[in-house]
Amino acid sequence: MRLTERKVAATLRQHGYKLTPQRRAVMRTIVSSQDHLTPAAIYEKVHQDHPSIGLVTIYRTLEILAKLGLICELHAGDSCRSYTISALGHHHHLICSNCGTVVDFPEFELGEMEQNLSLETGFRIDGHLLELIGLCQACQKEAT
Amino acid sequence: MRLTERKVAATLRQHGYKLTPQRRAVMRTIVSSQDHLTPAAIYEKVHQDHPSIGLVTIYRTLEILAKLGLICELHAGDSCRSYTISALGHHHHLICSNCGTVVDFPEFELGEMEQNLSLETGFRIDGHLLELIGLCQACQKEAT
DNA sequence: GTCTAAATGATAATAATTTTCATTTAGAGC
DNA sequence: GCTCTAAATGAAAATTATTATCATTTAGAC
Repeated sequence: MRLTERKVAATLRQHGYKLTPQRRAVMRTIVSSQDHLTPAAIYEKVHQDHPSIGLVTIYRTLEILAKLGLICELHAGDSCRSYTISALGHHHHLICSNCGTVVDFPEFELGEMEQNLSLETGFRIDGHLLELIGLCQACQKEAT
Repeated sequence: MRLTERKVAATLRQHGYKLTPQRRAVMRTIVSSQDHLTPAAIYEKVHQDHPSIGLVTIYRTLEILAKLGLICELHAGDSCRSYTISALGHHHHLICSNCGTVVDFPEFELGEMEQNLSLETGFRIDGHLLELIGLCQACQKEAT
């Protein structure tokens, strides 16, 4: 399920939400960035095209998009909250503990372990977040 | 390296920090709880024994202990920040997306993948955080 | 176009975290 | 044990992040 504007519009409507220019702008900003953006960062970007948009609208929009599963809220590295496009509930990050760089890395198979764990604990497992913490190359050099 | 009071004292001194009753109380609170505690929760607990301690001191102490690697800061579930004893840099959590319950689960081997990834990306990998998100049994029932 | 519920932006309110600064104290040296 | 000093503390203020309120505007059904 690639995330197109059409899909976003459809999902919003399906759930009784309107498709406003502001929401479209927020979504477009998140989709076009492969990064993990904080509400403030999203606000800054969106604000360039829509100078009248308020930070409050950003927060509200993020909440809705996250609830609908179109974007994913996460708490990576230093930033308490950031958002990125939703990719089937799996997230793999490599985070530099010094500069905060976040690098995504490709799928890693956890399915079997998830099944075992689900049996043991009774949890229904919907997704996962695997964060590896370390030092990126640049920060390793800097540290010497 | 089990975390004893002796070890904490030694590590603090090694780095030029003093061992104050407040720091000891914060540390003891975190060690004796197997949970992940927010600064506010730690404050409340510590406050019972040390009514005069300020929230600011909690924040400061947590920052130092985390920097020294004695405790681990994490951003799990809904809470932006919480702390738990440091266990060799590995953390495995099962988080309920509804009620926020966090369950630790035992070691899972990621060593090989970490090595590969380290070669590919140049990161030096120091630890990891694996969070599985789902619904605990109670919340599954509630949802029906 | 008209209409209405939903969305917006401005402002205020609340909560979380950090800074500042005067006072107190841990622990080194005697 | 007593003295001294740098470090730590607590109180209060300042800053930052987030949420609530409310009058105004607007998307989209008809």
